[in-house]
Amino acid sequence: MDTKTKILNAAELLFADKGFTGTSLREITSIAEVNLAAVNYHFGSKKELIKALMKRYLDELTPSLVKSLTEVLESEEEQDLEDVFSAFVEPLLSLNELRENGTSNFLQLLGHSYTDSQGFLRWFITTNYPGIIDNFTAAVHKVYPELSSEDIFWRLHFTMGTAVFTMSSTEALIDIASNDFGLKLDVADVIKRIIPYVAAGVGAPISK
Amino acid sequence: MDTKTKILNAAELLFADKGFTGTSLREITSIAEVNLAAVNYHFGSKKELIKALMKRYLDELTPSLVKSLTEVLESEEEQDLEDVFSAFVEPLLSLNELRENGTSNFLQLLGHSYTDSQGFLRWFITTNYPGIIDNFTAAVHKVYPELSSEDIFWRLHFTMGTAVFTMSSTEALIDIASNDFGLKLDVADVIKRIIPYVAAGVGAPISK
DNA sequence: TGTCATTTTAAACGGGTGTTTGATATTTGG
DNA sequence: CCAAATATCAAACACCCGTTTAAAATGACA
Repeated sequence: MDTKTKILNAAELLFADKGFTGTSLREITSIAEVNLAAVNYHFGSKKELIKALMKRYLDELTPSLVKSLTEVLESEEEQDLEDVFSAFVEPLLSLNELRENGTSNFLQLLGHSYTDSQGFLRWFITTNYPGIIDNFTAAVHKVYPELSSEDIFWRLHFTMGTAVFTMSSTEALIDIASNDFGLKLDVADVIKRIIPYVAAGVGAPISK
Repeated sequence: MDTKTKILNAAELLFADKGFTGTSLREITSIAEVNLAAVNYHFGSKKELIKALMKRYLDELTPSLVKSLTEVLESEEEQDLEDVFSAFVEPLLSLNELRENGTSNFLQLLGHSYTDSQGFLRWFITTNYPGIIDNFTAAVHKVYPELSSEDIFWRLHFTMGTAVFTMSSTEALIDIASNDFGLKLDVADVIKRIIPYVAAGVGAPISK
């Protein structure tokens, strides 16, 4: 495995777990078993490393997400909101085949992108999201025409919040679920529980 | 105003905005206009300062939240999930009377508690939440008896995720809403949009 | 095989971190 | 009013940070 990949893998593990500001390059290069200077040599800076890390997932996710949402959009069959969200779920879960814990790692990284560093979210959305947002908005509009694009915008972000936040604290939650309810859970279980929730949330009646 | 309060106020501002790891004691003491050593003198350590900051809100919020949920529980009138969540909203919004931007500051701090530092969430929940969780579970169970306490547990956390995450990125979202939709929004607006969403989410039909 | 570009390395750089110290003010209570 | 407790202060401590440097190792190719 080449140095760049070793760095990306170690960075993914640590960033997802401890956030961007909470993880040092020395921890990353130590776990990756490469020299400290390698990060700046191969990526330029810590910030660029973070972007490269997100790009590795987005290059995989964006096309399959757009494709999946387009299918919903162009389908002749009648569809509901659970279908729209299942269109999200499959591409997200397929990240697990790409890399171990791919799905939860990506969602945790996404969460840190929002909360760790100011402005990062803006860059992230404006450079990567417009296509996905438009597709999602169109898909929801198709199955729920009364909902304004403004409402859809907000409910999309509530939904992202639910997913991202839940994944960010998955470990703790699975811990608690195990202690208090004697349940053994994994990411797929959690996602299955989320879908009805967010589908109902997005499909909520419009309050005046 | 005494030194302890000056420190707490400055810390609240900075921690909410930039997270715990992203804020230094020097920034805090500089804005608070107190000596750097004052934090360790009055609080012992940075970690203890964070706990004291959360405690300042929780001591205010927990009793009024328990009271509000108990009222829902003991009410003779018929109630729905929006009533249950309104029971949350009023105590939360009343934090705005306690301190400027109290509501969003607290929710942002809560968000950082989840994502910034490992283990902090566990401490937070186990030492502060059991009463609130029990009350919420009972209140939801009252208006939606078919839902298992397991389902309620998950949907409560999805709901917290929605609220906390949304508040953590409120600035960015309000920015985007302003640019893309020409909307001027504040925290109360956002909360009003969240309620139907989470009420519908918690009230979603049970999937087998 | 020898040259040249690429990659890796150890070491240092300047600066920021939380915390501690010991001296100096300030406030409090007999 | 003065001694004792409390609070503030500048300075230093030891450590960790991201980044840069320049030399050493490795690779590709003629």
